[in-house]
Amino acid sequence: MSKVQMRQPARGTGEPHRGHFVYVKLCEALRQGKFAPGQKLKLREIAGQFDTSLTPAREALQRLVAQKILTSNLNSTITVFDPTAKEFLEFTRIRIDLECLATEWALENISPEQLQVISNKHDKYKQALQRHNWQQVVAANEKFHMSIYEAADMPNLLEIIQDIWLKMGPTIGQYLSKKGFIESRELTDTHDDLIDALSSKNKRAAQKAVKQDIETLAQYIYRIKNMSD
Amino acid sequence: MSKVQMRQPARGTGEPHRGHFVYVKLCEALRQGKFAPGQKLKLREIAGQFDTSLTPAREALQRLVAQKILTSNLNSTITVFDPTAKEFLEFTRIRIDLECLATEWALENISPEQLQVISNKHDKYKQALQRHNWQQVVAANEKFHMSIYEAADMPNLLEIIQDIWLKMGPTIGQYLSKKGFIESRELTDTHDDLIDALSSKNKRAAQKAVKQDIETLAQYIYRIKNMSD
DNA sequence: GGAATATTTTTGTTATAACAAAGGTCATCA
DNA sequence: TGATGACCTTTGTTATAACAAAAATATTCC
Repeated sequence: MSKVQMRQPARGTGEPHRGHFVYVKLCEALRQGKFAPGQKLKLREIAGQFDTSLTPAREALQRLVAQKILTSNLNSTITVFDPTAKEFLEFTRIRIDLECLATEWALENISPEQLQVISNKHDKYKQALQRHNWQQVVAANEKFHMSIYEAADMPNLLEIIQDIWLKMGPTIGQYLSKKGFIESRELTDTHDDLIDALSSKNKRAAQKAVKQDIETLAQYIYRIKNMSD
Repeated sequence: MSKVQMRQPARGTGEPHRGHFVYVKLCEALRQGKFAPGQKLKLREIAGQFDTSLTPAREALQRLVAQKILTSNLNSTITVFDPTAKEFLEFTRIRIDLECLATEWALENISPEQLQVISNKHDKYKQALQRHNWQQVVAANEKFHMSIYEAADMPNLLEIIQDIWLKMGPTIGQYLSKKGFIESRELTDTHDDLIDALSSKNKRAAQKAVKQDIETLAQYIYRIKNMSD
């Protein structure tokens, strides 16, 4: 059977092209923890999965490689970024810096409506926590933090932060799925502290909460990561 | 005349593939200020310039788009990133944060040999300044700063910083080429302050110097940028 | 002459074929 | 059994053709 691929419009009006579509879908999958760190991604598999040719599939992969979300190895294989323990610490340090910066700006600009939105996100996070569904917890946690950083009104900073979250996503997801941590109440408390600090515009306290939130999770993962080495 | 392209090896042993080569060359050109902000880049032109087909040329461009060094517009044209005045300020703020972080780590780890290297880079910078060659000044300035950030031993942070430098490169180059600024002695002084602070391991002073170095240049450009709006 | 329309050219996108390197399979021989 | 080598398969890379949208140019009509 000679399966000939139906040609897609070369450039839909305004619509993103096919390579971008594959890219977005891969990002989603990455965020949902559907890929493990170090996992190999094959060109023809992805092309088949999205019913497209090699060209858009390759574009999407190369784009993720450029963002260092995927890693291009010497033998031309492409794998999901799998940071060493040292790299994990480095990104943790960078995250603290950038997310404290975003928090500082958010705190200065934030409106009561935005604060309410943030509080709602935290409620959703707590609900997911009670359901013991780590995948929902991760998603809700991301939405909570991003809603704060969005309030900073620094779109380029937001992108850099989201980039790093995507890079670390698979690693964090991998370790969070090993139950145990989500029982901890530490993160809920730091979220509460953060909301309080934002509403009282206490910059020092807000940054302290952000730092603690990042470090609590990171230290947990770093411990396991070192053990498995 | 039917010019048939000689096929390149699909995957040289260890050597980077063709798309990567084009990418590196474009980065170089970008760093050397050979592209103006907003300039349009055409696929077939680049492919011809590097004597290759559309595929590797497109890969290189998409890669730069993924890094936001180039901008993909709605009508599918690709242009050199041209930040608004507001974005320029945002990146300036991010740079201060990240480069202060790198400086902090460099200060803690730095060896006397590295300090000597940094000092040499500053000499080269001053020499270029005396020659009134802004292109050399820009290159030497970049090398000076990067030699500090390299001492931080945070390769991923270094990459993020270099990314932002590449993004701002064309804009900075554009305004620096409008003579006048390189006569200023301010930047030379902050470099001296920075070296002193590093050698005496004075963290506060080092970060102050970094901040001033970034802001001095940024405010100059921001002023002109706003004027031309 | 100038605005509206038709035609041509340019340009980005995608499917596909050909290719080279790497990896795996299986037979052969010690 | 275990290593060696020949073969086949898989996989990433690149050149190219076909195509659609956009831009540029020419043409027509008032």
